[in-house]
Amino acid sequence: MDAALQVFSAHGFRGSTLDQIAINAGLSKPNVLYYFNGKEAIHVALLSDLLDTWLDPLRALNPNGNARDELLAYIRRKLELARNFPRESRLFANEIVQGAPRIENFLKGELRILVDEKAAVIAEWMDAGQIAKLDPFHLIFSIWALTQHYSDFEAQIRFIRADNITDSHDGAQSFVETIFDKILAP
Amino acid sequence: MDAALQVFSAHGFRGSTLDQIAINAGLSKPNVLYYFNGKEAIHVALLSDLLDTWLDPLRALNPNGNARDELLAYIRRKLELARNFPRESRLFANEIVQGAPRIENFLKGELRILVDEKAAVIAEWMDAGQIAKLDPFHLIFSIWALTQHYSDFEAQIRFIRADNITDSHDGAQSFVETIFDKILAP
DNA sequence: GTCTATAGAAGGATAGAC
DNA sequence: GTCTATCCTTCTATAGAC
Repeated sequence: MDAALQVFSAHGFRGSTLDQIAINAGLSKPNVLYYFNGKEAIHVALLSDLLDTWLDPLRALNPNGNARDELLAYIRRKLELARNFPRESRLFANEIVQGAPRIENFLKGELRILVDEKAAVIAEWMDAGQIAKLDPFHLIFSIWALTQHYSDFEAQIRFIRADNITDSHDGAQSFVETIFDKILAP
Repeated sequence: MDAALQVFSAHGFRGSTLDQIAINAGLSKPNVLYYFNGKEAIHVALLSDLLDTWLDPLRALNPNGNARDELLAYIRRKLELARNFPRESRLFANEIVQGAPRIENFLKGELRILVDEKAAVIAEWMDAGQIAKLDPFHLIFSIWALTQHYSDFEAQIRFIRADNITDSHDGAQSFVETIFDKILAP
């Protein structure tokens, strides 16, 4: 699974080969297929394992907590997830950039329900004047965009800042928290 | 070229086939190869045509202008580019998510020089107190992340908001400008 | 310039020995 | 469980007719 994650996240589904995965896993190609019922099955297994984990940070947003604290904590959880699991983040990014053919049902189902629910919570916080009035959906999208950018587009950041940093996430947490503090201020 | 852009942006380089491109272009496969010297050459031609255009919005940032106005105008140009050329945006996104193997030299060269130059301009604006003091590199990255998100991850936005909107960019301009207005306020 | 036919390599998957 | 050998499909690219 780790070998497959490595390969799929770096080349996308169609760009990856069983050969690469097998070599990466230190196995022969038929031996990989002994454990998984084909290339697609490996990919599905990877995504399935991940989908739930990926929802956790948003799921943990507590409607009864303080709006600003809850949202900043959510942002911190997302940043940590992206930083600790950049390959998983790029596995999703590859899928979505290419039209999300294999996770369409997840996006239209579980994720959508969760986003609708949490957007309503955020809207209430805004109505109550706890945070600035903004489109709650766009606010969620902006959190995703900013937190995942450091993992998904890591190559771009690395090539641009080669001399100055070694980790694309350097300074990201402090920066992202600072700007969302400004954004959310009522 | 348009057929190739369509295919490459939707499937990535390795995920695309000459068959798809040929069918999309209404030509036979050998006829496509009569015009281009191989699959890689088509991809290179597409990227080369695009790289310059992609730098234009940042290049137009005027050091002698008003900081806030210049940055908001830059954001507006980036949003328009992403909205008008989503396939081109995804062509880049595919490349970068997969480690930017074919545009590494562009990122480390032209783009890096331009970003360094404009980051210095932004730093001066900050020192002069025209806008809030932030890391200028992270500020540029955050503009990229937020503007491109609506094109690159369009599928995700569409599946989540299926009933409510038809265009992933709906409300994006007003939202992004609003939050950068808050972010930049000194 | 455009096509059909096909070469040659690579990829997914299976058979069958151990 | 793990391998080698191999089948069959798909893919890039070329040959050569028109």
